[in-house]
Amino acid sequence: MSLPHAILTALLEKPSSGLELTRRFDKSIGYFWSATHQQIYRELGKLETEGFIRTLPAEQSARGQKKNYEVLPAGRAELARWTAAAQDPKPQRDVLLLRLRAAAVVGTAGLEDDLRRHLELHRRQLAKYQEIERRDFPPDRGAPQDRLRHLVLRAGIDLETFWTQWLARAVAEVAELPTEGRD
Amino acid sequence: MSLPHAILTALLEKPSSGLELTRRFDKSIGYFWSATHQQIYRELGKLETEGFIRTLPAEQSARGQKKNYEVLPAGRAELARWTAAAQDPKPQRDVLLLRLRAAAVVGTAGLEDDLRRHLELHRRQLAKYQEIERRDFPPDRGAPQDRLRHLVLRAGIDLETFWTQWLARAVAEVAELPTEGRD
DNA sequence: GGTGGTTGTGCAACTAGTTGCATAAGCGCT
DNA sequence: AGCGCTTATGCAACTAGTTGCACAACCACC
Repeated sequence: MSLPHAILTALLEKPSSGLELTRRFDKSIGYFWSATHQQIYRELGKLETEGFIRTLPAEQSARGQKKNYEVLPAGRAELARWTAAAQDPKPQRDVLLLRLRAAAVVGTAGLEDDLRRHLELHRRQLAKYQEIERRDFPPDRGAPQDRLRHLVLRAGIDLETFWTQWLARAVAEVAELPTEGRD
Repeated sequence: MSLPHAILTALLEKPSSGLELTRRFDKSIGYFWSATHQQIYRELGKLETEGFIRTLPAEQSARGQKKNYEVLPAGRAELARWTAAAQDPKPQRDVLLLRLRAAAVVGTAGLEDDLRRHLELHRRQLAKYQEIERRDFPPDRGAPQDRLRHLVLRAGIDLETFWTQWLARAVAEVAELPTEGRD
C-alpha cells in the first residue's frame, strides 16, 4: 500500500499533472517504486476524494485537459504518519535466483545468455546512478534533504554493484559447468 | 508468473504434500520466493489439471488426507523451458527507500527506531545464511547442483550484507540530523 | 468416549499491480 | 477541411498475491 505515499512524496517535491508524475516515475522515484500511468491516474482520483490532494484551481477539468495536483495538509500529515510507522520488510521475490535454483535440477541450457544480458542491464543502471551521483551530489554534504536523498541513491548504487559482481560470477560458474542436461 | 515454477523446482528436489511444500517455502526456497499455503494449494490444483504433476498413487484423496505430489515429464519440460527463456528483470519496489525519500520532505521523526529494527532483522537473516553456508557448503566445491545452489546462497548472503551495512549508515545519518520537522 | 491440539486441505473475498484499449484536445501540414 | 502525430486522461478486465476463515482427520490423554 505504498503507491499513494510515493505519489504524495513526488507531489510534495513538485506539484504535477498525471502525465508529469508518470514521467517522474520513469526516473528518480521509479528507481525504487515503479508505476504505470493507469495506476497513477487511478490513485490520484482516490487521493483527491480522500482529501489528501487537490487540483490547482487555475486549470479546468475537461477530459484531455491538463490537471495539476498539489498536496493538502491532510496529505502531508498522512505521509508523515506513514513514514514514521513501523513496517515489516516484505518477503523477497527474485525470479533470477529462482531460475538458478531450477537450473540446478533441470540443467543450465539456455541460461547463460540471459545472465549476460542481465549483467549488461545492471551495468547500465549502475552507470546511470553513478552519473546522477556525480551531477547532483558533489562531496561537500548539503542540506539534510540532500543527505537523505544521497543515502537512497547510495543504496541504488550499492545494489547494482552487488548485482553486477554476482552476475559476473554466475556467468563464469555457469560457463564452466558440464555443458548439458545433467539433472 | 513464477510460483508454479517454484513449486515444480521444489517437487523435483523432493516430492511432497501441500503442507510439506509450505514448510519448505518457509525456509530455503522461501528465502527468494515466498508463498502462503493457500497459494500453494491453489497452484497445486492448477498444475495437476494441466498435467504437470500428479498425486502419488499410494494415497487416497479424502479431505484432510495427505496427498503427495510428484512432477511428470511435462512438468520437468515446462520448468526447463521457463528456466531457459529470457525474462526482463521486474521493476524494483522497496518501501524502506521510499520512506527515506518521503522523510526528506516530511521529516525523519519516528523513523530511526524502525531503521534499527530492520537492521537487526537483516543481521539475523545474514547470520542464518552464514550458518547454512557453514553447514551445507564446505569449501571443497561439490557437484554442479551444489555449486549453483551455493551461488544462490551467496546472493542471499551478499544482499543481507549490503542491507546491514547500508542500514547501519542510514541509522547513523538519521541520528545526527537536526531532530525535527524540518520542512 | 469425549475434548483439545496438531496436521492437512481448501474456499472466498479482497488488494495490488498489469495489460489493453478508448477518448479527447491541440498542433502542424498540405 | 482533413490527416496524422503528440499530449493527456481514463476505464475495464485480468493476474498475482494476501487475509480470513472453515472443515476434516488423527492423536493423545484423562
